[in-house]
Amino acid sequence: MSLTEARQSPDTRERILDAAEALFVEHGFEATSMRLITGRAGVNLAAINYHFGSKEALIQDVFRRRLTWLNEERLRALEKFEKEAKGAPLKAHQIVEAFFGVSLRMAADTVHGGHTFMRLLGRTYTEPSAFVRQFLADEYAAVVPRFKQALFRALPDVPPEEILWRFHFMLGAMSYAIAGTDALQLVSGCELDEKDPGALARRLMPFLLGGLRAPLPEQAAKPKEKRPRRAA
Amino acid sequence: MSLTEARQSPDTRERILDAAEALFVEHGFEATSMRLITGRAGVNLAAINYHFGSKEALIQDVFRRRLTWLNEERLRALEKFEKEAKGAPLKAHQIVEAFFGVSLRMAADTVHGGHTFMRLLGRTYTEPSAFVRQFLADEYAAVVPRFKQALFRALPDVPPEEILWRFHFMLGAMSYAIAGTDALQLVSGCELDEKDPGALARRLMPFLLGGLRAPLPEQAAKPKEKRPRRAA
DNA sequence: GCTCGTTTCAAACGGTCGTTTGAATGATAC
DNA sequence: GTATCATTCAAACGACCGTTTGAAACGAGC
Repeated sequence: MSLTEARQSPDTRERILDAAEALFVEHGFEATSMRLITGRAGVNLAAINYHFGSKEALIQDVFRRRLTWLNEERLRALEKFEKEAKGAPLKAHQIVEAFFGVSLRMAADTVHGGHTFMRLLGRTYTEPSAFVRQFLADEYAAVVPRFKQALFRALPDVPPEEILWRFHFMLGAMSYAIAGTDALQLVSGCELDEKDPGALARRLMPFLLGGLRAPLPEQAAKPKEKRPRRAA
Repeated sequence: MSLTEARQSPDTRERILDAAEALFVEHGFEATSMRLITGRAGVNLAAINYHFGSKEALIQDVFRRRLTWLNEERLRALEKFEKEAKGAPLKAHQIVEAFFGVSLRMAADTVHGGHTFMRLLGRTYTEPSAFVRQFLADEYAAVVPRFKQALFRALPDVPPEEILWRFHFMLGAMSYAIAGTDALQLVSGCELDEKDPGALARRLMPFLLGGLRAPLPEQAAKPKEKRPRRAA
């Protein structure tokens, strides 16, 4: 244990993380008790406090395990496009692809837990708990400014404030599409096609780009412009 | 009390509903204890069980108080357009206006609690709790099919399945824009302009319509069509 | 005055929560 | 073998949960 780098208790930690991730999606943070988690994971109740320290720390580790990689992947995708562009502004669809495409690909992974995690993540954007919000803000601190700046360059005619709003709208559309998959299907009255997870990306990306490039609102932006125009 | 139709205990019920509504937005359902609610409302702990029966029933009444009216208002707006159209299909922007415009107007009301409620509602779409989901499904049962059918008629060239997805995306974009107002602004790094609640509607409506009318995804729909086309 | 139904109140109920404890267990090094 | 360390375990801790209770307070009708 001291000499080898391999984790001791090879399963326990991961089993707890897997069980917690799934249960958080099913019931939310508050309604998921540690006894429920350890019960599903098949480990002792005290194992959570032993391996993670507290329930809050467990929640953060559930996110960290996948979110760090996700955000790195988003940056890698963005930088690949930037390298290809050789200093020229990116296309809007490339930026959207780098941010949301990576997310949607993770959400399409139903075998390694990516789908479960993305549902949890989408739900957590509206999570009221203060420490979760702070944690998410820290995790996104490195990636959001990069994408903001890329969008500002890609859409020089659109007021930056408007771009931020639309980025916000896009995030909401995607999060709901992933997280609310069973909540709103009750409203829609059918299951749509959940079998093919890749279908979501094919359907969502055009919607996002259509919204991002929609005509500007009339009263917003500089008043010198009278008629709405295409944003990009 | 038995003769007059006026409610007894004129404040207590409403004070509890107001306090609960605000606290549910701040902390979520599970994390909001009845002692917290009654404490803020300035009433006795037992008042909730006396007036509502249980915490679950209180949650439902918090929604019913405003949601019933909201959905009726949505239907009224839709029927007004339908009357004007005299049997012709509505325009997509009218349907979007009837559904989302009414919601956004309620969300712009910061003095009578409409804003608070819409934040709560948006958050609750992703609420995992089973009874809340069932309750929402019941409340929306009368209104969703009407809007679905109106959209199908308005966009005859778009596959119905695609319309449902985009309706779902629009709902997500709006809910996040309202509910996540402080959650994601931390990510965005600024407060945007929260002073003017009407600004949200002016910014969101073009985005929604842009998404709804975006070109269709390539592989979706009937395969006889090769190139993507405008949806409306 | 008294009565009766509604509403409020302080106190307690059993249960579950997250966390801690101290002893058992297991594997490695000597 | 013994010593040492990380890990697991059953049991308990105090705190808080939603709910119930029975008495007190209130107000309208007579």
